[in-house]
Amino acid sequence: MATKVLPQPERDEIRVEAVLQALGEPVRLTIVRALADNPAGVCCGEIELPVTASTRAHHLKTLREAGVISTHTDGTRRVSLLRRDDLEGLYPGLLTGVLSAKQ
Amino acid sequence: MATKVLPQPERDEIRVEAVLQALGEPVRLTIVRALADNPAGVCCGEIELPVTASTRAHHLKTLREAGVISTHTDGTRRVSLLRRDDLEGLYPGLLTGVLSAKQ
DNA sequence: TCGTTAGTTCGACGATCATCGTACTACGAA
DNA sequence: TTCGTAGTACGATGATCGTCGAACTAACGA
Repeated sequence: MATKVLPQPERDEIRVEAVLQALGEPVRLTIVRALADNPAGVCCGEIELPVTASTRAHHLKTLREAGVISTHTDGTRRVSLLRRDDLEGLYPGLLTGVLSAKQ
Repeated sequence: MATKVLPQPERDEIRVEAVLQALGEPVRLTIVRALADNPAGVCCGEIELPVTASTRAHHLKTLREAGVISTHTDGTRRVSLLRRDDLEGLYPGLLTGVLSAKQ
């Protein structure tokens, strides 16, 4: 098995500007919404996005480095999770507010 | 007197991506924090910012067009207000979450 | 071992953005 | 009316960002 967690900021390293900037991009917001609907985690490739694989990888990296998502390997797949607890602990209400927006 | 409200989006025209993008910039976040501390409104020039007047005007326009703030004239001054009710109505918790971030 | 599959990394390119100085407008006071 | 003050509008410029294709890596199965 040997799943491995990709490098990500600790909770106290997360900056609100980076989080907001990460969420303020349509493709990344789509990813976050998909992750919010699947608390068990989602494999990146399963999310339907209007961009190529490399652009998708770029956005996932941006979200991970901002502290919005967490990603671990699972064979050839990479499963991503929304860091709900960390974000809710740091900015209570932010995530639910964003997700409540009717798209 | 004849105060005039500068053009801004209606509540149902506000897009969450624009709001997040507007909030995800350090100077603009400073402005929003200052407005949050002054519910009665703040004259733009009173906020201490590390940028010139023209850059300040640019950021205020961005915030206004995103629907984050409302600005009305008062003589030669322009007083800005945080659109708390609209934002709270659209994205409950978002603003409080952002403002709770220790800067 | 050899493909196949899932995903990343690396430039490159065009678009957007933050910043500035300068010129301009609007209001109030002398 | 003239002057000073508050703020905007207009380019211009350098930096950042989203996007892509191509090359690369890692894991699984035949």
